[in-house]
Amino acid sequence: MSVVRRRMTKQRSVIYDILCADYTHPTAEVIYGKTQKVLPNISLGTVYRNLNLLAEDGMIKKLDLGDDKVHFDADISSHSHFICEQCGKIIDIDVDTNDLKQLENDLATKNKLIVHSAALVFRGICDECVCKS
Amino acid sequence: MSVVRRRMTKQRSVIYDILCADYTHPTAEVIYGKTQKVLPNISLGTVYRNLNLLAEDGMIKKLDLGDDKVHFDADISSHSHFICEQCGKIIDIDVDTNDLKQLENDLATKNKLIVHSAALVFRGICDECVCKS
DNA sequence: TTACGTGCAAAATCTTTGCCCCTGA
DNA sequence: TCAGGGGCAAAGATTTTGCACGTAA
Repeated sequence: MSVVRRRMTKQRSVIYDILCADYTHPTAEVIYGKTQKVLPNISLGTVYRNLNLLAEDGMIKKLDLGDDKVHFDADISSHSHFICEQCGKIIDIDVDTNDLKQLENDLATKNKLIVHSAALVFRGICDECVCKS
Repeated sequence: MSVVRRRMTKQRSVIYDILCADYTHPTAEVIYGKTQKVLPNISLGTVYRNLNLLAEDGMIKKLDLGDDKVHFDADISSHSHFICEQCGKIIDIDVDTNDLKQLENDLATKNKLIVHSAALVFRGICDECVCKS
């Protein structure tokens, strides 16, 4: 409703910067660890709080990828993910946006509903793990 | 590796039957509630244990849909889901399997990896909630 | 008979929150 | 100045697990 007055604190900007420089889709715990190297006194609660605020403001994305932790991504563009079931690595996938948009439109038309977003998650074995086996 | 010798106990079969008759993609907690009506002494731990065993045996599917609870589905066919952000309802979606298979194949070929599965989750407002507003 | 399964409760995980002091604008 | 923010620890929520007893095959 009303715009929340939000300060850009040291903590929040460090968290954001760290996430922007990290392409591994880290969890809050991992981000906490990295943040501590810059701000030794920061607390885990603060990390969670700020990640949620950043997500709320649309600056980052929360990713639910099927393990029980939430992952975070500073890349807010529309893209899909591939998760390696062996090493756990998460890879960004550029699915042709048109294909997905097409699916969304069909769905909306057929069922008379409104689609806000579509998340596509692939699971399997990544190239590195395939080579190893 | 070796096939685990698994008994079909009263508890497990009741849980399975309940899930087969439920098309709402219930959580463990909800299934627990329904199971208690048949087996009043069953415990939540047993429900979790059996749901995980059934999933392990491929008789049911675990669904990670973005809220923090795991949902279960006795429909193990390949299909997608739509979640209403207003009422929380989960609807099965029959996306054209060919489209998704096509995406999987492209992905596998381009990146030299193996795709085991693809999960597609749409979010938005369902037809009923659209009408209400 | 006997290994697998269950009930119960405690524990483990991940995330949120209350409280009081601190600080950015 | 002073409302939003942080640190800390406790609380919540969901899921797993250890243990002793029960039961299917």
